[in-house]
Amino acid sequence: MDERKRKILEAIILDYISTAEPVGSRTISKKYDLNISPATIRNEMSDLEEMGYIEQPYTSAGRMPSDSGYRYYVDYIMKKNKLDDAVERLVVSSFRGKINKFDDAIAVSMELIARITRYPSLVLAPGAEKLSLSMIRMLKVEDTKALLILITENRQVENVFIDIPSGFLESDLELITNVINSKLSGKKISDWNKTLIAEVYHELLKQKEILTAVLEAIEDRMHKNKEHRIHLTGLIQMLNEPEFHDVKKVRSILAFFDDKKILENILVKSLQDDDYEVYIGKENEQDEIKDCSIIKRKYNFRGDLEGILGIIGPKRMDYSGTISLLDLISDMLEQKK
Amino acid sequence: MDERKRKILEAIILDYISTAEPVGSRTISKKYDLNISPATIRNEMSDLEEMGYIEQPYTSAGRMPSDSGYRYYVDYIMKKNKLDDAVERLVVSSFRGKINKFDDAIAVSMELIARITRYPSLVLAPGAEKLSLSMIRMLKVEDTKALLILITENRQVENVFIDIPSGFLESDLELITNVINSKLSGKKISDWNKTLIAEVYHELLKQKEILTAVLEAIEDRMHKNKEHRIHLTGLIQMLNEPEFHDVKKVRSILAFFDDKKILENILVKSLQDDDYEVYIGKENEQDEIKDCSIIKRKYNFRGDLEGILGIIGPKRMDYSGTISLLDLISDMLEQKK
DNA sequence: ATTAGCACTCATTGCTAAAGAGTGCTAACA
DNA sequence: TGTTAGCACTCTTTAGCAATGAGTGCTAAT
Repeated sequence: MDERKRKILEAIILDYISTAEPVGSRTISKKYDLNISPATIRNEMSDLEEMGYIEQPYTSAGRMPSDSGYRYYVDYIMKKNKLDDAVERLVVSSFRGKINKFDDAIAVSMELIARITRYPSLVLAPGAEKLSLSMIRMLKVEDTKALLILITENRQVENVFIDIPSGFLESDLELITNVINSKLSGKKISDWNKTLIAEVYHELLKQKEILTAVLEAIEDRMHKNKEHRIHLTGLIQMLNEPEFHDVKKVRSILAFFDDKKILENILVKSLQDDDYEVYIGKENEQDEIKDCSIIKRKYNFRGDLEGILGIIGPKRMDYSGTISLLDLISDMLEQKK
Repeated sequence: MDERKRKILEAIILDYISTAEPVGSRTISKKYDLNISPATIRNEMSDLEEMGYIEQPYTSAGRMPSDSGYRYYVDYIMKKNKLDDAVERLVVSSFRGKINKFDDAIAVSMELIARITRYPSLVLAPGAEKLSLSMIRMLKVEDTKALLILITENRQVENVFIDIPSGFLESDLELITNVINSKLSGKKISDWNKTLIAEVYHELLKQKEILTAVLEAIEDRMHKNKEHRIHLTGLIQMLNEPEFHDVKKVRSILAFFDDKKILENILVKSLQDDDYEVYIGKENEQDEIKDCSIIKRKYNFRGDLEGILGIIGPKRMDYSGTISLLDLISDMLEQKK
């Protein structure tokens, strides 16, 4: 694989990315000034095809990149080029001042990714079991109803109504919350153990029933949260891509996106050492997206909460630009601000 | 319009609903035993066409119902037939025991409608502006952050973080909430007026800034709530219908469904006297759904909160069955339980 | 090693003919 | 007078076929 072959492969990929049409030797010779004739390019292409990096839909059509062609491109040819200034400014300004809590950050990120890349964007938020409970409070709302308020470390808030005995006082509630706050807050829910729980019960012998209800509500909420960790937008714009001009494909892909569980599994298989990972075509496990590519990018919200950004698009996607964008957004999320 | 014409129109509509193909005279004569020959049916069809109830896509094709054909069918021919027993049991059992709060009811209804009709289902929950604020509370979370908790009449809870000056005490917060609770709670947000607000400000001269923040947050949340009143599921299964075998249409309809504002407007135009309303094809205002039909059905959750169920499907939909289903679900929602 | 030239391949486009579904009209019938 | 059989006519759909054109692969010349 010499330099010229690399250049030609790059040209084929770039052209195919922008046109979605098989690329011919003449096109490359004219559009990309490599100063070689179509005939020479044809010879090189023949080699590239033998190596498995490009393929023809049928004899005597142009060439298009194969999965391994894209893979080679991503691994060895593509360089991370700087993001367009306008895009960078848009991203930076979108984050400025608008981020009060984690959910805001997620919302802004998703919106940006979907708008700029025009591909569906996924965001995996850190699971609740990794979150600590920051504090709880309880408010008496009616005679037999109290509102339990959970605030997590990353300032997510959850509300649950709890039944309380008639005549229960606001001060009784306070007693309960005080104990729970002192014993359990600041700890990850996965670290709660029997001893800890027993201590809480011990201190609140009289309120056993309501305490059980409260603890159950907390666990329930924290786990429910776990299920809702995946966010998704930008599905429709994907339909503009020529690869989705067939309704069958559209249906299959939309059905695929409807299954949040699968999406979560895809993202959750977490990155090892690298910041990002690219899965091209058949490298994906799921049949429905065997001709899509996925880019995953780690982020650490304010240096603390770890999650994953993801994009699913056609194989023919702008890998370099997309990765740069994810890098930038990941940076923005990291900033302590 | 004599009885026979009615029968023929009905046959045409039923056949077209199930096949999506223009219906010929021979088909009707054979499949529906009206005991008349194709030739006679042709004569009648000719009349029906003149009256505007059916139309031909081109000369010498079969007939298909026109919008006014469907309209005539819905108004004068169709009878509400009893729901399939299995369906009825499914609905009733789906509601049993699972409904703790309004949101549960909505979720179950949507899921049922989408699953049974296979059309996209919409639910409009009662709007916040019709809701009264039941109470607010504020909790100090950090030195400069407080959590504002809004509880509405129907026990929806909203949380907003508010910036507070450093050193602000829990008791200061209490003062504010007390005033707001006494002046504003129990009133619909649409009834807030200048005098009322002025009174609140008067009592809390010293806390002007934070009060403004709190009031703004309340209004913002109540209005945001208004925007989120619409629920939607079952989009994908719609793609199975032959009328959506064209990607352009799919895109336009999906984009349409993405705009919750428009959907809300459609549903919010509320029903006058009747329990339900049917909009057929061009009767809809929005171009994108000029060849869809909408069925809207009023409901009163536990006799109290009024909202609307809606279904959007192809004009070629099972009007009678769908209406029966919506009736049943509306009944289930109404039950005090 | 590169390139010009040329025959060859195969999808796409346009055209025409045949098939088929269904109508509308006319004339016969009860 | 209403109903029906028969038949010509219309218009879409389908298949087949030739022309077009983009692009290749090979060969021979540079």
